[in-house]
Amino acid sequence: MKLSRKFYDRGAVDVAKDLLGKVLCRRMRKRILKGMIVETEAYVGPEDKASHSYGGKITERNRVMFGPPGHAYVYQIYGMYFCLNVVTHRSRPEAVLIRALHPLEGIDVMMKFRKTKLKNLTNGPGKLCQAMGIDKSLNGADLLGNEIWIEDDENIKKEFEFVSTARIGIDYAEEYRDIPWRFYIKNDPYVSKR
DNA sequence: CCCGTGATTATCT
DNA sequence: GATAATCACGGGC
Repeated sequence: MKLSRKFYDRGAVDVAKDLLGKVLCRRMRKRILKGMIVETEAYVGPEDKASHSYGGKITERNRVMFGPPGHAYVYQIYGMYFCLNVVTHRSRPEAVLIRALHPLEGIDVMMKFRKTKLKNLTNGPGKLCQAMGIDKSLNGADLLGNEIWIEDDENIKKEFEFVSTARIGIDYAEEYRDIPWRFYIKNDPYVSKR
């Protein structure tokens, strides 16, 4: 079942934890690509120095973060990679970065987009975007639409343990650098780092 | 496995 | 003009 608008309309930390074990889905022509979300990071409101919304200033890049919940915020980084985020909270500029997926369906298609070994297919934010054909054309896409969405799959067991750590790649964020707003499923082989 | 380094360009200052 | 929520690759262990 597709996640509701209400699911996304909460604080980013809660949404980041609850997205673990949910299934990211992407339509590619007649095929549907699916991967279980195994790693996320929360970017929390205008006060978080690691967030693109820090200071509350709207720019062309970050404006989707200031919009309604349940939409995709996709941005380009290091000149050549994309990162997928989920916009949360209706009244605050927050988002959750999807950092890793456990591939489930359409793996043959993903392997065509990313010529690499299975274990390296979706174990990083840029990698999973490449595998699922996610680029800036999906920036602002409604996650309740038919191009990209997230499901709660009843068949997936929810007994996993999760771990929280500091976020990756934000050494510049001063007092926000070490806050444990990264979450991942313990022992899943597709988590980007241990 | 764990480093260190270079790639490459939109965005922000 | 500098930076960046990253990755691939090469060398050493």
